[in-house]
Amino acid sequence: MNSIFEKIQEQIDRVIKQAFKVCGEKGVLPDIEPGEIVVEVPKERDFGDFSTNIAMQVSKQARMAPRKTAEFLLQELNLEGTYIEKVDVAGPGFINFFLQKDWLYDSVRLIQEKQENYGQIDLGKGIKVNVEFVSANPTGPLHMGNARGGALGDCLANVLKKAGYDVTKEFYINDAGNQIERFGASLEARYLQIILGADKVSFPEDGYQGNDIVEHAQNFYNENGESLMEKTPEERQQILVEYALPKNIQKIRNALESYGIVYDVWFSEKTLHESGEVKKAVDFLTEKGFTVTKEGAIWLNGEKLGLEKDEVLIRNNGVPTYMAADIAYHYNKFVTRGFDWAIDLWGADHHGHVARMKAAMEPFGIKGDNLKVVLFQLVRLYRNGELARMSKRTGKAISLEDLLEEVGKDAARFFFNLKTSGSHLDFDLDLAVTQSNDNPVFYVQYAHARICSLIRKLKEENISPRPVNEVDLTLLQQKEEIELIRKLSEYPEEIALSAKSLEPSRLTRYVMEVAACFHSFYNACRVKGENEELMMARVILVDCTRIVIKNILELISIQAPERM
RNA sequence: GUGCCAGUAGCUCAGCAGGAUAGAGCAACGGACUUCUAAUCCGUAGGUCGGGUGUUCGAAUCAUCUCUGGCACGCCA
Repeated sequence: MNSIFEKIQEQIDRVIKQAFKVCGEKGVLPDIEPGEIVVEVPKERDFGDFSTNIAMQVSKQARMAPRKTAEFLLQELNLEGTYIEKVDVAGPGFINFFLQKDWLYDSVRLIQEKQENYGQIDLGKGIKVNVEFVSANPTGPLHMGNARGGALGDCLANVLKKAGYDVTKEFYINDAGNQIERFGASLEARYLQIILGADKVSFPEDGYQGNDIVEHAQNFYNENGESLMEKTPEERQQILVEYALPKNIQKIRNALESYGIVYDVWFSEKTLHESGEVKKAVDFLTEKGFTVTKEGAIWLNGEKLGLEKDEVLIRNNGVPTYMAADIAYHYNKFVTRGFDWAIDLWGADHHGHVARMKAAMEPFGIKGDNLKVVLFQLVRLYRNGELARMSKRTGKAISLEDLLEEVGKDAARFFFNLKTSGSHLDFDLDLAVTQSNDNPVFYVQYAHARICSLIRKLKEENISPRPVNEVDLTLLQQKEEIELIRKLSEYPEEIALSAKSLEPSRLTRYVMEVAACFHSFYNACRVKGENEELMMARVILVDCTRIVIKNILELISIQAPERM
């Protein structure tokens, strides 16, 4: 058993369905197949611990007012073997359940029993999931979009693992195609400029302007001199790319590592071309009649796949497009490597690509829905209340490394995981470094540090926690204690909801609520100095809070400090 | 022009498989440190859920129209 909440859901489900059956047999209600009984936590405490709207849901089938249906059900509820103490009908027909407090104390016991595995659930049932995120062009440094995608993707992958999915974190290296050509041409131009003079060599119009290109060329020149002058332009570019690209990839890898992201797989696009997988994928589509040839190019047949327009797969110069490679890549994920789901995190500017890719999977017998795309909106940085476009240090666009230097990993990851992916994100650089109550990162970390400090203090006085089964948890009766336990008991459900919606940000908000409940408790209830029985019960509760907060901070991949 | 995303308190945002009196943080105002960390807590105030129409027992949530902002519509990725 992983969750008391789940257990209660099952109890309510069973009891209600049984009541429907009995009512049907007695003829007071028509025979009704109620389907899933949705159990929720009412906003108002007066409405009980849990409630269901099932009487309203079946009002059509029942052919009577929801309140009346609910009344009939109530008469036939068999509450034996459940936590349920009292039930009543309220409002338009809600059935409200009031539980014995045991369920809360059982939650505490469950947390103590599971320790750091509390919150681990089996929603995913081992489904194989590939989560691909960042996948930045290796032609330059990581930008704010990559930073947001990185925080979201990494946290989502962690949450899915916690929810029982078999997760692989993957980075797709775009080391082939057009942008690599441009990368090579840019490097070559910079290299030639060093030797022949900047005014003698024109820089490609669509080249990469960044200073990093100049640095690569300079470094290569320092190490190898003018050796490339005798080569053809193609050879020069190839050698320069082979020189600079691994360095860039390594830099990306390092930046992401200092951002707390470690991938299971770094997948090279180039290998798809070299192994012939791209060609094979396009040929397959052609055989099945999903392509058309026109103007010397091979196009994906949009009409046949229900798309707005055709998309080029093979250019008239014979070079495959990014789309073709992406199809082969996802075929590789689903078929070659056997993932059940592929989850891609893309910047919202790629939204046009979503329908195309999903549709392009179908001819391969892959359900488009198994490709799940999480789009995230762009990031705006603010400093001194104004839009900050440039790094203070470099004067260039702010890179992930600049951000980490300015606000640190913890603040960056926390803030990027605070808002739902679909909403625009305004990142307040000043707030992220404020060491005050304005800063939610510190708010949560402070709760953890307070707990650790408290436990440490007790230890100094040779007071150590007792095993939970030697503690009288029923002494926990005060409002703040109950609210805290209630909040902690929701954790497994929060994991489930985050995983289902592919929206890890709700966990960040949840951990803030946990911290808030703890701070309220801390101000209302003393631990040290209370009579021993009560103290021991509260120590257990405090320790449960520590477990949950630490657990979530690990999912977001930020520190849980023991002192601040 | 077409499509996608967003519009909720002064600000930043939750809520959106329709449900009970629309929430939180910040900012504002008033309180709480001889006691386990005041980086905290308690309280007050703050709203035509962008606007209109529709669907129904019931709409911030669904449909439709409209306004505003962002983005995408390339033999770029």
